[in-house]
Amino acid sequence: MKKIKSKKTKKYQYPITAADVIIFTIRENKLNALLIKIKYSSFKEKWAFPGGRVRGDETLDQAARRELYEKTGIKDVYLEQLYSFGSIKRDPIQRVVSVAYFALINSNNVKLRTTSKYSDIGWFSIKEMPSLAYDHREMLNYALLRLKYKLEYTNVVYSLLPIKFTLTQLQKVYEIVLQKKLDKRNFRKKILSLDLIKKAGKKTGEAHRPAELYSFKKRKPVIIEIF
Amino acid sequence: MKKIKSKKTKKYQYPITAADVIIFTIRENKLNALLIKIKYSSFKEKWAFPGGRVRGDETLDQAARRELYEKTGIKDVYLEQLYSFGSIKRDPIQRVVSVAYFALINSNNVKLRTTSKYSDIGWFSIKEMPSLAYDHREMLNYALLRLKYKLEYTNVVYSLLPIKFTLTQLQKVYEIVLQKKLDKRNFRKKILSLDLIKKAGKKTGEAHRPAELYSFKKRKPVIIEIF
DNA sequence: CCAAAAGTGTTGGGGATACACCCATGA
DNA sequence: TCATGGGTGTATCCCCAACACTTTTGG
Repeated sequence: MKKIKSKKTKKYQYPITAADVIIFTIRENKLNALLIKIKYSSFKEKWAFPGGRVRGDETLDQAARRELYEKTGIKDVYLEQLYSFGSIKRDPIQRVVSVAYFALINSNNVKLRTTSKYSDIGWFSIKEMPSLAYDHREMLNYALLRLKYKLEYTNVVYSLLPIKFTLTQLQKVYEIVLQKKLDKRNFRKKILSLDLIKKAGKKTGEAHRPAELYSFKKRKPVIIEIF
Repeated sequence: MKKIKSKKTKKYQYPITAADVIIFTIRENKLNALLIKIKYSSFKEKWAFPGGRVRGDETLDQAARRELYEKTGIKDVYLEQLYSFGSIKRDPIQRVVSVAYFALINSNNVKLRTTSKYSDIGWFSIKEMPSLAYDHREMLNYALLRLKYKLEYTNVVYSLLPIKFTLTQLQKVYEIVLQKKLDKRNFRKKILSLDLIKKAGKKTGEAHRPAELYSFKKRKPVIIEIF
């Protein structure tokens, strides 16, 4: 008795819609992402990006922001739709199309929250990710690529930094995300010529020359290089 | 008797998933897109991009390719996922999340087909689009932007051209999509330096010097400029 | 006065831009 | 021979890359 056409037969199940969010932040000079540990389902006890079903009364963006808020308590951050994943067996139990998002946050004052749905939650360095549930490894790779490109032609890096920061800090973030060393003088020349940041005091109290602090003129996404 | 929680109450309807495809081609030196005319639903007699519900046994890409094939008979073309649209009221009748794709085709030998679902089908210049159903105007704007960028850093333009083409033809396509004049000498230098195309004979039979024909070395997507 | 990070200037090369004339063919 | 589009070379400019030393502070 195989392949009976009933509502339970996977083959004929129309997809449901979910939203997953890859939340990036910088911690200890590394790019990190937030993972939750699944308590139920076939991926029990595996790590995954937070996500859930899109409700009838919320848009895709709202669903992603809700996930973000539930896990971090953060509301106003950079959030971008990444890609929609729709392989048939990506969830072996039911047919799920997942709209993936990524967010960039500064995690300094973030207290993580979990719900009874998950057995754990935590930050993981990109370089030391556990094996991930579903196709979340693929999502991550795609997000990392997109993030690199975005940093090259937008100002979204502001989302990863505190309001005030030094040029060295800024350069560090670029180096961490792009995964390459940058020349200090050239980096500064480039950044300052873009007219995106302004001086915001001095950082004192360290055993060396005090650094100039800067802040972004606009903390809204701006595209830098116009074609 | 308002707001009864039943399956018919829109407020509580989980989204269904659809795929829409914006099929681009060049006709008469203009960028065109394929539209179908809706026969049923609230957008009756309005033009829209072809699309439909994603079935349980197909991926998102497959759903998009199916639409493309049903309308044009074409199978192997450049197809790229654009964005997923999920406003709550984008379809006033039911909650639909639509995954938008765009395709680039050469429409020379394409015979359009329609089904009983639609009352008409046809090519429309980007500049002379009728008012579109749903949020399809927004989709189009987004696709146009993406297409411009893609042409700048990939070889996907091959999809819009016949196998053999002249450099002037190639330049025209760029000018049409980017909506700006390009310098002939600089364009040729740039293109030839990229080593993407090879000579493929001469175009004869016209009342002027015969043009060199070229063809792409690889008719597969390649990213040109590496960051 | 020393350690440690901040900050700054100059040069060379390569790619983009701007620009005008000759070439090959069919009619 | 002429009209038509095909095809090419050069000078300039600007941006990027490469590179090393001085400055300011706390300890």
